[in-house]
Amino acid sequence: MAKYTAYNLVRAVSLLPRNTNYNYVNPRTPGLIHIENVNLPAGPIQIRRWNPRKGENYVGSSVESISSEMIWRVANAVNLGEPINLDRILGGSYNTRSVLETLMALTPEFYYCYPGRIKDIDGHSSIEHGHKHLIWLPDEPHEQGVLTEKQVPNMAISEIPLQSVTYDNLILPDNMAVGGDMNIEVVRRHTQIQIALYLIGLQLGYRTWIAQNDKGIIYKDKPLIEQPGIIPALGTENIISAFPGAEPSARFIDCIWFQNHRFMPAVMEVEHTTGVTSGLTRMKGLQDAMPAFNTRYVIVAPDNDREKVVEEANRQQFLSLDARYFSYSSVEELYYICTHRNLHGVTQEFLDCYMEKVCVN
DNA sequence: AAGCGCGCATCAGAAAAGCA
DNA sequence: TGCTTTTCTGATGCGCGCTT
Repeated sequence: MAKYTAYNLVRAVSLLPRNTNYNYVNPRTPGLIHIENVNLPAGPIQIRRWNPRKGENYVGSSVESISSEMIWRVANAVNLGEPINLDRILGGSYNTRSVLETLMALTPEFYYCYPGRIKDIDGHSSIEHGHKHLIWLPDEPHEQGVLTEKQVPNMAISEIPLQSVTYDNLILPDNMAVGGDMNIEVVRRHTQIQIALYLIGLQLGYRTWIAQNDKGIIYKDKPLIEQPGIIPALGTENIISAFPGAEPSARFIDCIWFQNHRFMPAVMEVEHTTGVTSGLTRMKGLQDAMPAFNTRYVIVAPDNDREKVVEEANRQQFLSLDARYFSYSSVEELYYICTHRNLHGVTQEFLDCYMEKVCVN
């Protein structure tokens, strides 16, 4: 399913009529909102607001901004049919959060709703009247520019997060390539995902190859190369050594899982801000060296880069890979299950649930 | 059963703090 | 220094227990 992005949100707001003063979602709020300017593709959005009850008017109001960063934070939290509460997403922050909430609710794909709130006190569970939420229902759009409530009588929100992922401390060696767009925090994120993949593999009973130049990363006070389940040298893997020319190609691939000494469940490239082409090219190099060997070629990338992955993976020269897309959120979901549920007995079909096929052939 | 009023949650927006 | 983000504040109105 396509990921909702700031681009979608800002585009939808840009289509709202500008010649109107809008009310807030909560009818008790007396203020009025006017859209001044919408910057495509991802904001910011400029608005004015004033309170007629205090004698204010359009002319006396000043232009305020809904930042692009704020829009992204909200857009990232949008999932089909799942109510979201902006105060929670934004931690009660941002002055204009109620304005953004209102603008979203005015667009045809968003409804406001009041799902029940699950209350758990000392083991006693009940459902209370809930807070205001927005719900994304793109398949049943309402009238443009009209705040519309969706009745959700059977829906209740558990306010305990379903999952949250924490990472142990990482120390990156000084010699790791840092340059261009790859600032230290970007590299750290890339490495977190790589380590999550390794730990998933460990839980599933796979041995993991980590790219040659990433072996020096310190995890839990030890370099990766010394961690259990990490393959020290590719030459000893008989799957790889059986194919002349495979080893040099495999050496710089971010992450490869090996099962027993007969299977290779996945070859994965983590693509963080760098284009996905380099990863596909590296994997293509490996495939060319061992064309008959059955495995999954997987691009691991942020949720918002899905479109880019689909586009690149479908280019003629990469079609033979039949590449999969493994989103960061899917990695973290699987990592969460692995670390909290002692997951085992995993089948190939189960892995396919997380690694989406993106090629059209 | 209806009315009253205290306490509390919610809400938008002001104020303060952070940041480049 | 000016914009963004976080924290605080005051207004509003509802829930619920108490009184009539």
